[in-house]
Amino acid sequence: MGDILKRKKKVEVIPQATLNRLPFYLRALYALDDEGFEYISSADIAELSGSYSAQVRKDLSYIGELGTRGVGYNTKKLIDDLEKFLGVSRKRRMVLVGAGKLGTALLEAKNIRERGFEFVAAFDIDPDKVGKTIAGVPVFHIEKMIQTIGNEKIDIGVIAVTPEAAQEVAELLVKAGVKGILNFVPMPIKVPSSIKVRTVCVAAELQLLAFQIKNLKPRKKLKASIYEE
Amino acid sequence: MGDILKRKKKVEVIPQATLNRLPFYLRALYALDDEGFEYISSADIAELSGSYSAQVRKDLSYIGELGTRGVGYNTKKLIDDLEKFLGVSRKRRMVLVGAGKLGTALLEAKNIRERGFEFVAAFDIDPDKVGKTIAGVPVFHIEKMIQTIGNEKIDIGVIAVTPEAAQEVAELLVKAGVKGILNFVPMPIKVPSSIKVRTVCVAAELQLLAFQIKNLKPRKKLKASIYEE
DNA sequence: CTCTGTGAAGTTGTTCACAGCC
DNA sequence: GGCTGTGAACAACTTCACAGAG
Repeated sequence: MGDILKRKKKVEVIPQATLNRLPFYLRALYALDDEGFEYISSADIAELSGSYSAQVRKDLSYIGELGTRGVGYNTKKLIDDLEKFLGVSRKRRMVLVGAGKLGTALLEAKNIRERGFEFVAAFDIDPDKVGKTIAGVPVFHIEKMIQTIGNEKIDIGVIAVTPEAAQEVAELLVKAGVKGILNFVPMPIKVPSSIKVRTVCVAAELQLLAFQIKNLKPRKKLKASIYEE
Repeated sequence: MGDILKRKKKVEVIPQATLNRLPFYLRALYALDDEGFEYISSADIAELSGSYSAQVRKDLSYIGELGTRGVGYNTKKLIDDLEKFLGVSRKRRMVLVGAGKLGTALLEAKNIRERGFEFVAAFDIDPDKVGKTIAGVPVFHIEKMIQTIGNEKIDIGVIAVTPEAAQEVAELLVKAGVKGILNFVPMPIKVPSSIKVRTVCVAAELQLLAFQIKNLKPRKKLKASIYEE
């Protein structure tokens, strides 16, 4: 990057579509590593991530030359490379807002914690919840968010409240200094463009499924779609 | 469609990217309708769905000429058109497998029910859960799935179990006759290509957020990204 | 011969700018 | 004047086919 000698290496930007697939490759790699494979091929990764080999190779090549021709990819090295690239090799500190059923499910989700994402506090307005701990995470009143967080660095805020409260909560999280927001509320929230937001919407997924089901043509052979979405 | 006289209308296929946005437009429309707007513009829909006007118009134009030039879209009519198009105007019957925290959150989610998606049964292996009802939905042992469902038509199966059990559960759901699967397990499941699958993966979303945060360039002005993903 | 890496071709999706209708 | 609808230009992404390295 800062090389004085200009390398041939192109300063290509990585396609968003590629980025979206990388977490799934990483998960496939964890599984392959668990099964004891030292070297794996792009076809192996494809198999376990719902992609296909040429796509996997192309995607990985955006990050660098990570494999060995004629051999494949070293599983542990590739995991390491991908983790570094995605920025998940260090722990990420998160807060949850909205300790309802969904929020609780998130606090307890083992697989989130295993991936290096840690909830350090939860916030709610329900007096029955405030003061308790859920899955070892203390629940505070939402009014105390700023003072509770104080100078602690929080990377990500997770919003699991009612749609009416979502925008207000988002602004509070921005004030508290989070850099990214994971939004489970089916409403777009407005935040400064420096704050990254991703939205998960179950109802939208169901509607898309409904559409795909409605359009099943029982007679015609459907083109097999390998990758969803 | 079945017209003897050939119309000029093109038999265009609707882009997947467009389909993915339609549920968000629909949600925006519900909100605008609630606020009493009889007519709305593409910019209004864009505002509430995190898109922008030209995109909204292009997307809607794939479905048909739904608006009126110089005026906008009739809110109720557009809701109706979109619901019909997506196939969500009739109720969809669903079953849940895995009545853990996440499963329970789904069973209780008001907003899923309001959108016409109804859980008719849940399945688990935990004897403490079997026989109970959660949010009015009876929980059965998973071994009883086929006989419980019997001849009832189920549209969608929702998988919220451990990764190890996911594939087995998916095959069971296929046997039970579901047409689509919503998968909350971060593993690709293999089903016949006639069964539609969508996967929701929180850990993957968090990893993508982590990546976006890592790559924040505090100096440079970031291009405002209107639509995530 | 194996399997990665990658330009180039092909496909899909976005954005623009303005024609068309109210 | 307004706002939709849409071809056409542009951009992003996927797929192919094969060069290149072990």
